[in-house]
Amino acid sequence: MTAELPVICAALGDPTRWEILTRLGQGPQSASALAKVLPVSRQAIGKHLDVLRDVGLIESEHRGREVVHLAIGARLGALARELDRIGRSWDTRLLRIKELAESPEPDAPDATD
Amino acid sequence: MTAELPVICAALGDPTRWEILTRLGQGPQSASALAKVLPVSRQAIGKHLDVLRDVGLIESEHRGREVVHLAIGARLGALARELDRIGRSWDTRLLRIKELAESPEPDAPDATD
DNA sequence: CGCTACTGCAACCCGCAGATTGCAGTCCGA
DNA sequence: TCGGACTGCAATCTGCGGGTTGCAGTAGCG
Repeated sequence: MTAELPVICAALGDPTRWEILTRLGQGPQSASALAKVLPVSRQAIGKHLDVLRDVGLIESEHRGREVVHLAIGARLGALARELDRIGRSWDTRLLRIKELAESPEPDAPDATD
Repeated sequence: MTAELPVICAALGDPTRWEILTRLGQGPQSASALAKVLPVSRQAIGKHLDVLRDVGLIESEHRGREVVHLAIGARLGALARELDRIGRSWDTRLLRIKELAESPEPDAPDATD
């Protein structure tokens, strides 16, 4: 599960993708509508939408003769929770290490993550 | 500030970088030490460390004759908070739109972003 | 005090991600 | 029914990110 963390982060790592997400966050739009606003072609946007959909950051539905896409805030929230958890574990680790450094007992150092 | 979101996400988007971060999360290490464990060269790790340091995910300090690097959980937490905030704003937006859709007022259909 | 190990910089290579153009299909609306 | 607009697929190009090798410097350890 945590293995897909780099994947979703990579999806968020592209400026154009962020731009698309931001727009979609303000309301559902079609690829063509986005293409009219953003400085890239419709096809490029289509690919970005594929990536975003793959990691669950957006969903798409047919509406009339076009396909509108909407941003899924919940998925971003899930990612946020995961990252926060990991960040806390790092600090905890450091605290434990400091404690160990001061304690005279050299206990099992290996912690399989 | 939010402009650097894609940057830090991109930094987290690389599997090798995650691997490095995970290791550093378990305790400070030098680039050479990491190179002995990871399947990439020391120089490659050095570049990754540069990227991670640039976005504040790690800090480096001289210790003896080597330079040890440590993961900064707080920075990851800050990112998490930011992402969570954005995610919530998306959902809020959608709720507002739904409300508008149900209101009987046929207002301007064009939503100029 | 000398050796060794760690660091930093530079040049180079390769693969892929991001973007483009072109075309064909389809379906809604007038 | 006709036309226009939106969608999806395919081929192609290019820049850059991730990786390697090599070398030189330096300073802590024994």
